[in-house]
Amino acid sequence: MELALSLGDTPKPFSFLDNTPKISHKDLGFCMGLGSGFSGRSDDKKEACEAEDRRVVIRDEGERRVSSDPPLQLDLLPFSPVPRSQPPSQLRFPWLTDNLVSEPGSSGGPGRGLDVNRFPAPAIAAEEADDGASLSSPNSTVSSFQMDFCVRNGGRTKRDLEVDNERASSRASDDEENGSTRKKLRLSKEQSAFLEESFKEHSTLNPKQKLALAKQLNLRPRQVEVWFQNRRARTKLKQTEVDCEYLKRCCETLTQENRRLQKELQELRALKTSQPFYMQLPATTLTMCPSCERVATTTTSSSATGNTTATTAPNSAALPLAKSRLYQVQAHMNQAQAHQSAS
DNA sequence: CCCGTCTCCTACATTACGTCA
DNA sequence: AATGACGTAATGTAGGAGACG
Repeated sequence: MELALSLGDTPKPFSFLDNTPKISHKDLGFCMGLGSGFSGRSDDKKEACEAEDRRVVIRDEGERRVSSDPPLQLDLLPFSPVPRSQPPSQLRFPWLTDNLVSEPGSSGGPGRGLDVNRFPAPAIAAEEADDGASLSSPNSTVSSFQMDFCVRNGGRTKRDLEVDNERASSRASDDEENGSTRKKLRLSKEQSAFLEESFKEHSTLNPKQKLALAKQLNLRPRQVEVWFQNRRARTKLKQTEVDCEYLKRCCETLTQENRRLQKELQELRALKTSQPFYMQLPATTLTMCPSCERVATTTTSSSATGNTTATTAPNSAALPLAKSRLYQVQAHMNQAQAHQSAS
């Protein structure tokens, strides 16, 4: 079975331009296509529904802990467009690479060492139970997976990591002992980075993914959930700021344009008063060709020859630039009026 | 088919904690 | 060492959606 992970269009630069201000997995263009075994339900929301469905079955039937679905072996296809700072092999997502590594209790691989915020096993188990995920069977798709942080650690030494881990562990255990209601544990850089990477893949998690991430990072599923909630909120806030900035610039541009047009209008009025002959011209109707958007004048004069209608070019001798500008301005106004009446 | 209830998930607002200048 | 600002983990609440009786 293959999991096709495709990131669609990049998020719209200005979310207010469409009518979907909410940031959703759909906005981010996330879509999962399962090669076989599933039909119809293809996105992660539906996947979540399936997981939920299974949980319901488990709750209701007790003994039937293993769902009818075959064990999933999901592979991340290599065409993921998200740029990575490292090859995929270094950054594996647990729900995509099941059954590839040993259980956390076993002798860990080279990357073993992420033990931040570790909770006693019973606590984790209880947490998982609370989250309604009874997916811990050997066939579960949520088998543990250890992340390889060797590359990610950058310049930090092994000792640094150990210190981090000790600090976090002691804090966690202190909190456990104190039974304090609120415990805030700062996530390690590695944990944050990993969560960030998975957030790039999709901004929402289904229960399976949440559990896998939690296990992977030695966090409680609730913590992973909260992190994604807060991350979505931050993303939205940032987008709002960007939108706001864009609107500001639009406003400034329009204000400038308005000032410029006002100034032009003033100049034209001044010109009009200083050149009274201009007023003696026959009545002129300005029309604009809708296709080519060119302004044409229709002069109506009641001369001795009777009513004549002729399309004329601007009197270039007497009214050079000013008149043509007037046409432009008037055409603009006509256009605006037409637009206004149309809407 | 409709309705009420339950469960889960999410957005959102807020609080509280950790870090840093 | 004390303090305020800031970032963010954690909490509480309301509302929507789906399942179920």
